[in-house]
Amino acid sequence: MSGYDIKRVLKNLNWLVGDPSFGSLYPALHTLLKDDLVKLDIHPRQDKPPRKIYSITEAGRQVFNEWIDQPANSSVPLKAFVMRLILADHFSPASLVAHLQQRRAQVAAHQVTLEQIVWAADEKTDLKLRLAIDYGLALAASELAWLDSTLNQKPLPAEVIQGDGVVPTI
Amino acid sequence: MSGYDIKRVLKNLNWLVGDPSFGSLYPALHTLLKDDLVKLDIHPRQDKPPRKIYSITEAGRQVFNEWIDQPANSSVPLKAFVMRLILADHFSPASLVAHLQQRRAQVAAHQVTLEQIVWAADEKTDLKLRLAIDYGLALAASELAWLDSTLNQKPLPAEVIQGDGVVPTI
DNA sequence: TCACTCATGTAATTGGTTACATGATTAG
DNA sequence: CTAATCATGTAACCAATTACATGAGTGA
Repeated sequence: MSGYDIKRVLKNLNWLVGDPSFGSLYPALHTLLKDDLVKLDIHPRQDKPPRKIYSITEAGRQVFNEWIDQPANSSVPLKAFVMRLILADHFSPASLVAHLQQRRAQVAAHQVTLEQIVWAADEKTDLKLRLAIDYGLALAASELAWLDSTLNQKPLPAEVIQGDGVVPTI
Repeated sequence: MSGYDIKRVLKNLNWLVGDPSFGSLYPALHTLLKDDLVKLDIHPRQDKPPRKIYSITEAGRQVFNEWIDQPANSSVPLKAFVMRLILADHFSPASLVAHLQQRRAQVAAHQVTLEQIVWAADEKTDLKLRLAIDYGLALAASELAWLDSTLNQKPLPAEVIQGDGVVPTI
């Protein structure tokens, strides 16, 4: 894709993974290019200015796979999980299920932490804080439910694997 | 509280609102002090170094109230909502319910957006993306459920208002 | 006494946004 | 023809982290 394309896709995914500015996107592409993690092809078009299409190189694919396989530690925010979720099988198909299971373990651990806080809380504990913890527990529970139902959709991995890798503009 | 105390509290609230570094926390306190939004009292202790206790000033209280009452636009991330949730009635009691209702409206709007994406999606839409949207919908639904159940706890506002403002170390 | 926590700060660096700059294409 | 979008970039600025620096108290 071109820088502009990437920006558009990310803008549409804004609610999930955020929307970087051109001021960070273009320099990032230049750095990737310098490091040979992406390559640049100029596609000329009749009556239109040429497009600069970036694509990943073998070296980039390797770095990407390392990133994907890296166990996301629990401090990694939610959006990193979603980003990986979307990209997981683009290059490394089998990792999707592993990724979901990893997330499941982390959310479950987090849930336990919150429950311990609730047990430790007494009537002197600030009520707004209890509210916040309750909120955290509600989100954790629903995320676990989603993860479980997704992981139990048996046909899912096979279907997902045949995706063509084209991220549509939603 | 002292800078160190604030850091500890925030560290414990890490899963909700993040944990700033000392390198940002101390300079921030110095700026607040310079702007007269907080004041500094040195509490000497026997056999121990004195503690630097910061507390909010009238001017700070005013700025804080303006921040709390400011309608959080939808781009404000979740953690800002939770931060406000925890602080909402420390100084401006009535704003808690309004804040929850505001959030409810935003999440509901977001849910509609996602549903429209689902309706627009066909079998050609990338399956991982559908997965991500499904995930977003699950979280939105559970957040709405939590907000509704919290808003419908009639005694809640009265109870919350009598909180003493002391945030315990959880 | 040795490591850890308490406690406060500064400096270098990083990673980002906003604003600036440019220019072609397209839809009303 | 004119405004919006396509398309790419740079420079100034800002906010944050990491690393550095210091020093006292506390528990093993």
